[in-house]
Amino acid sequence: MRWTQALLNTLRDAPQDAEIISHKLMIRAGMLRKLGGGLYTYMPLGIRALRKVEAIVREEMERAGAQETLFPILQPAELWKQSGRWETMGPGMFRLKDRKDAWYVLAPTAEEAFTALAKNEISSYRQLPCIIYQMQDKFRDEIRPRFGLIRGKEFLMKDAYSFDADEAGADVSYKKMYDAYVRIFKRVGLNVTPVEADTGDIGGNFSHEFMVFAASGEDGILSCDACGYAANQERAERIASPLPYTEIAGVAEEVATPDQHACEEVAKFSGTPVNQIVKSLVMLADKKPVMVLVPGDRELNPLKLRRLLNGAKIEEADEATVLQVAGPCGSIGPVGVTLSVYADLALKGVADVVVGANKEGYHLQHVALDRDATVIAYEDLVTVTEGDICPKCGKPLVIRRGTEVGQCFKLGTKYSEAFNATYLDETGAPRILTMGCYGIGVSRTLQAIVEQSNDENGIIWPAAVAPYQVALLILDPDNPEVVQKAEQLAEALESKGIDVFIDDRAERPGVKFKDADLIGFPVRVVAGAKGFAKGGFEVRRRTEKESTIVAPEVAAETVQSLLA
RNA sequence: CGGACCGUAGCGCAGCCUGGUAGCGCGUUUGCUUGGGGUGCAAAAGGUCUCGGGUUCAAAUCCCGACGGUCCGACCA
Repeated sequence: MRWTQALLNTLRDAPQDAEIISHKLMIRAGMLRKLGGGLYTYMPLGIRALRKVEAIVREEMERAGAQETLFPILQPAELWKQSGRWETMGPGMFRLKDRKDAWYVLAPTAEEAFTALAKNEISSYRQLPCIIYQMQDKFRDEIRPRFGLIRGKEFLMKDAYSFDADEAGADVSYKKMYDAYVRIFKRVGLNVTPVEADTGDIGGNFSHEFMVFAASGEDGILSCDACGYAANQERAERIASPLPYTEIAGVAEEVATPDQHACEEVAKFSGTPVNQIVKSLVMLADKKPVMVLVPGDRELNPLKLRRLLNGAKIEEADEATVLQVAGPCGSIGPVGVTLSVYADLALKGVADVVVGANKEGYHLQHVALDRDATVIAYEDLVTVTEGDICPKCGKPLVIRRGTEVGQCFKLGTKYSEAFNATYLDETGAPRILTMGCYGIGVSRTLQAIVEQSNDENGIIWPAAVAPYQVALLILDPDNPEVVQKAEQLAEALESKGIDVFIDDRAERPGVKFKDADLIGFPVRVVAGAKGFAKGGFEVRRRTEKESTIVAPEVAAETVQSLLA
């Protein structure tokens, strides 16, 4: 491709809505243009890079035995009603009506459609295991689209679904996909870390997320450098360090704490350490109020409460409910309430803590939880933060920011039961299919690569996904000899299957260098009269400072070796 | 959905407070110049100042509303 024929404009300034480096660079390098909030157009260079990522994903899916399909994006609401997600997906799902007033959704994911297909097409154990996938746009009505392709309303996702005879088979499929993911991210040049994750709304009981560490990441990941444990903050566990307040200091007594509500306020007011105050929260578990106690300096992780209460839907109680079952908000505590009370493990055995008195303006001090209240269970219930103790090896955890580029779920039979997707086993008995699902945000992966691989001059594309592998800069486009040699080299490279982008513009050299760096071609070849006077083309990797002179006869091979 | 800010040429911005001929840089076009890390000079094209209403002799500027965007928070396969 020649620049003078390409639809390619680089920008000196990034649009002001681009916040993170990868978004700025992809716009500036002319790969992406914004169509609307969370909606981006791929320019010729951008789509080439995306197609290369896609190709790698396809190859590895096929290698893992998955078969490609393609489902409609526009799906009848009935499918979603059958799984229950028409209700549970909420406003994040685009819904629309056709002219006959029938409801449709723009698929945000495709468990329903795949399961419905499996119900019809899979009828025998002989067909198992079966893994099918598609590469298709997905739609989500994001509250706040941002960061370009990282969080858009429309994005390209590879989604795969496995169907197995039983749990053991599903484990094998899960492992196959997990391994394929590791290979995919390695091949596209992305450093990812698989972390344990919560299963979220999609359901199921086991999950890994593939995270790319980045300062701009929207998720917190706790990891242990000692043993390699890594988990999403939503799910991370810890060994609770017991609090020191285990000596009985007296009977529980009221102290006046006028206008002091938040634990920090009470602590400051009374001169007590914050973690000696117990934070009491009233939550609704399937609409039924329960009380949860955590140390005053910690946050409840509702997902952990949900797990403890067998998957009950957890919501915060409104003020009126709190007043009715305990006391005025900000002054509540577990003493004397008739609610079920659950407490964080760190509170086990505490005998001298401060809790709300269920009376405006008063707290109770010297409270011994087991003496003065009834706690049903002590469990790990707080959101893990940096410095907490690794559940695997006992060393402190560190927290990093990350972006999720892929996820594997074991779904069990949630969807196959909803759709009654069964097969006949060896004995002729119908059995329910066991499922897994596996997603990769392909467009997000593309931008994550840029986020991870750039310098002050621009993008540094890994050769496997670069829109073109080689930039060939003709510095003297008016010099026929230079042009001729450059064209010969371009032909030689293309015959080796190497993509070449020729900068044949009548621009000054500096402009071409800057643009080649910005776009990030892995290898740059300069064709100019000065270079030829020194013996040939000047060749260098994007990551190198100095070029080397290479004779025209061997230039193609040298370039090829640099790309390997 | 709560709080803050913004909307002026393809991109980045000034002008608005104090109403009176719509500007600058980059990019684009033409000519000359230059020719190895975003040359220099000159000329030119390009705008319903987001939209609607109001105030006024007069609105990019003041007021009201809508829409769009950004940031913080909440939320989020």
